[in-house]
Amino acid sequence: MPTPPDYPQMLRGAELRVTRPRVAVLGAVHAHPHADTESIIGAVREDLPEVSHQAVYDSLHTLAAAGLVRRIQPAGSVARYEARIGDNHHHLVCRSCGTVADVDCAVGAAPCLHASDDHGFTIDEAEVVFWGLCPACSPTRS
Amino acid sequence: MPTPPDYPQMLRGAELRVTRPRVAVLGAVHAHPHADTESIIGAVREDLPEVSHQAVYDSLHTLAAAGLVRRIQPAGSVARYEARIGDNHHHLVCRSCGTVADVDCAVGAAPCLHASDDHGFTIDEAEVVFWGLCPACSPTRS
DNA sequence: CGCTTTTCTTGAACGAGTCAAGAAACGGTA
DNA sequence: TACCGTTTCTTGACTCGTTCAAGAAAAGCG
Repeated sequence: MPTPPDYPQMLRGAELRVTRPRVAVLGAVHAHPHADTESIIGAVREDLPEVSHQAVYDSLHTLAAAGLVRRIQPAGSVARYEARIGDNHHHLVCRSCGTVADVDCAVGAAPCLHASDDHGFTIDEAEVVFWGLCPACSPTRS
Repeated sequence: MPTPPDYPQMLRGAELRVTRPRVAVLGAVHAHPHADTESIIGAVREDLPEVSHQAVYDSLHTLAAAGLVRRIQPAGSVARYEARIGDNHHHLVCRSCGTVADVDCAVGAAPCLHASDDHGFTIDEAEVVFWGLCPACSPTRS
């Protein structure tokens, strides 16, 4: 079994100052994958009841910039965050309720990572979003 | 050479009422691919100076629901619209300036359209976004 | 322990998009 | 062509996720 994540050490490894809000935010993102900012604020306040929403916004931006969390924002949704990073996975998004689920990359390592014509762009990431209806929102047909 | 698009006829074909705002919005989306709502409002007002922003919002929603235009919204961007639909193409987005370019699907018809594990979702679309820097924003290295 | 820099608190502000009520326009029918 | 019911547009207020800004607190170095 893997060792539980050492959030302060992860912050130091990214050359970030270790602050109580950042540790709590990092923990909340690990505990609640795909949570939006408001949910993360709620989770963080279970540990630190006094944190400001701005501290959470700042921490999320900092952690995302450092690569410790990933920010995703499906069209029509608020920002969501996840701690699973660097493994090239993609997302399923429910058009009805907005639920997000992870999917491993379909064709292995880096399938759709090459555009047929890059128009001179320097591409660093390919994001794949599968749109549909989750089991709870699918019309049950008998 | 293809015949120029007959916007009123396209609206009727989708069983939508033909109104001057809708025709102008449809034309603006065709003329300005990937334009955001504000740009579309500006373009529409060249023909109809008095249209309200709400009429443009409503028209865009209606046209998108009817499948005559497609709404795209890369993370961190406002909503953008395009008239190229039904051909399974994807997008290049510049992280710096937000420019959007079209790319044909890399592996032909429907490459990444199948998730490795659909988690019970009913998937109807796979959206691929390539992130990077456009030629204008790329650091020129000599 | 004290100092400098970064981060957090507080509170206001921004802006894309939505909501709601009444006026106008579409298009089927007489 | 005129009428009528329904849809759409105008007007203006409003929501809410997110950002901005100034000063207070705290991280981490010497």
